[in-house]
Amino acid sequence: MVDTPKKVRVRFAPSPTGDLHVGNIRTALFDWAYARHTGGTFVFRIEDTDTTRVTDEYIAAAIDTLRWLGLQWDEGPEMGGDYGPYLQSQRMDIYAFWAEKFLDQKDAYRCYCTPAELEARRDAQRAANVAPGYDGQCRDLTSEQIARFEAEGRQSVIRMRMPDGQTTFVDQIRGEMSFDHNFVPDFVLVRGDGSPLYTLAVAVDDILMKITHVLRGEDLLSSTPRQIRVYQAMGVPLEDYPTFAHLPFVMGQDNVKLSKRNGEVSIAWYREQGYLPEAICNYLALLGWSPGEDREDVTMQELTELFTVERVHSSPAKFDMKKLESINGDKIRALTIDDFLTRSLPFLTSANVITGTDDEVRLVKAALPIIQERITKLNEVPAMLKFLFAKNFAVEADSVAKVSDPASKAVLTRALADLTPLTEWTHSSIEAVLRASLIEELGLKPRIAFGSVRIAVTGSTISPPLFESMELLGKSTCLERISAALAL
RNA sequence: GGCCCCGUCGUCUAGCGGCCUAGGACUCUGGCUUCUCAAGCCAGCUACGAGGGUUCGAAUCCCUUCGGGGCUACCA
Repeated sequence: MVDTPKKVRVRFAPSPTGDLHVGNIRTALFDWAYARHTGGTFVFRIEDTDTTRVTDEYIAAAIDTLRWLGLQWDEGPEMGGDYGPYLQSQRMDIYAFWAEKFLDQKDAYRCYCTPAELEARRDAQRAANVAPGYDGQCRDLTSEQIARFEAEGRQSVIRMRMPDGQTTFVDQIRGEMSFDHNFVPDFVLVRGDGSPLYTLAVAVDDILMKITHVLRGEDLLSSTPRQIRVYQAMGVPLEDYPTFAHLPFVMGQDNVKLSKRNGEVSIAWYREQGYLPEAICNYLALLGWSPGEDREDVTMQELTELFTVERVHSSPAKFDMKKLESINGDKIRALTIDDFLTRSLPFLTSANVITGTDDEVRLVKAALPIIQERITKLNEVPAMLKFLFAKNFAVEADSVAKVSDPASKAVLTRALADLTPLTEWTHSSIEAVLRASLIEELGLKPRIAFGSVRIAVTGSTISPPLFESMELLGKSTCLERISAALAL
């Protein structure tokens, strides 16, 4: 029997309590890739039920980051869709409705225990070596008890009743999972102030938004029985439960789940450093997944073709900046010059190397080919090209001594003399002249001779290829700089 | 403490009972090339956490153990 597969609907549902970080993005990437691979729908939902921690700026940043990475969603903020709104803060009435319904059905109950009381009882449980968790005090309150609590002015939370037994489900990555309810205490759905908690909101939204697959971090694995409990209370038929797949963690250098405390985690930071979105995605795709067959280099398109949950690992991966850098370098080298130019310009202007005039842009474009294989991050472009634009050019402090010794002066004097009459100013004609005079006639080692010229012309011992650089700089500027170096 | 997840080079991984004296990539080391720096090419170092089984045969299956991590909130 062939059953018509339901159209896949995957969601990425972050709670933006800060900038989206590496771990979040890895999850988003897998969500996106899975949706694209299956021809399904990628839903983006903001979990902002904790209003004390989620801010509008973070939400805006999250949207921006996802766009920048090219993880375009089909439904979500700024996009709409048939199952909106996609901000949980705009769905409060929905959660209130279900919480009330659960109360009516006796699946949930009001709990009048204060935080302090709960805390004290949990401590006692720990001391007695009993599994800590809600002890069920308010599970079966009489109407007199309720009346008394209300009269005292106590606030109440709405707590889900966890029946005896166990919850079993199949995780696509980890296989069959089974949780005994003895270790899943009654949990809070609605706070004392009436606002819903994650546990209520995720479950309700995943069902209402017809989510078929939940790919999320492993930290949520043990909360799955609670979500399933909510599905049951909602009266959702088994076949409409989403399929779960819990992704392994991305760890920091100290082997702890990556967080702000260890290493750079904010994607915004990587963007500022000049990492390419496709490099970040390619690298992150390799954390917990691999296309197999010794393959590592994948484009976004290939990722959507190759990605399957079956190939996702169950073990955590450590984030390695070195490897990211290496991939970033590869991706930069793979850029077309026009693309490379578009992406480099913002770095050059914000570093005040250029203002953005047409002439400047033309020169940058001409120079990019000679630096493309020399950088690993876009933020290195300004330093590489600044010698072409420096209004008040000056030889770097550490290099002054090297050009001012007699041997160097001799080289520069000769170079200046032989370059001055040169009519055709190309890298090959410049090289021909300099080789003939400095290497052959003066008998100098190329690294010595060209080193002096390099410092004089580019101001540094390290630069793009010398002759190409000189061609780009232009004859008059080169001669001026050599003369100036002679005066040092 | 309890519940749960995980365990191949330093790191990411290939491997799903014989093709493995364990392959690739990053890192590191040495070399080649060379106008600097890169890039590129070549070579090298380094791993199946441990102990028991099952089997003719185990990195691959089972058990134990050790190690790492997560959860244990009116956070998500």
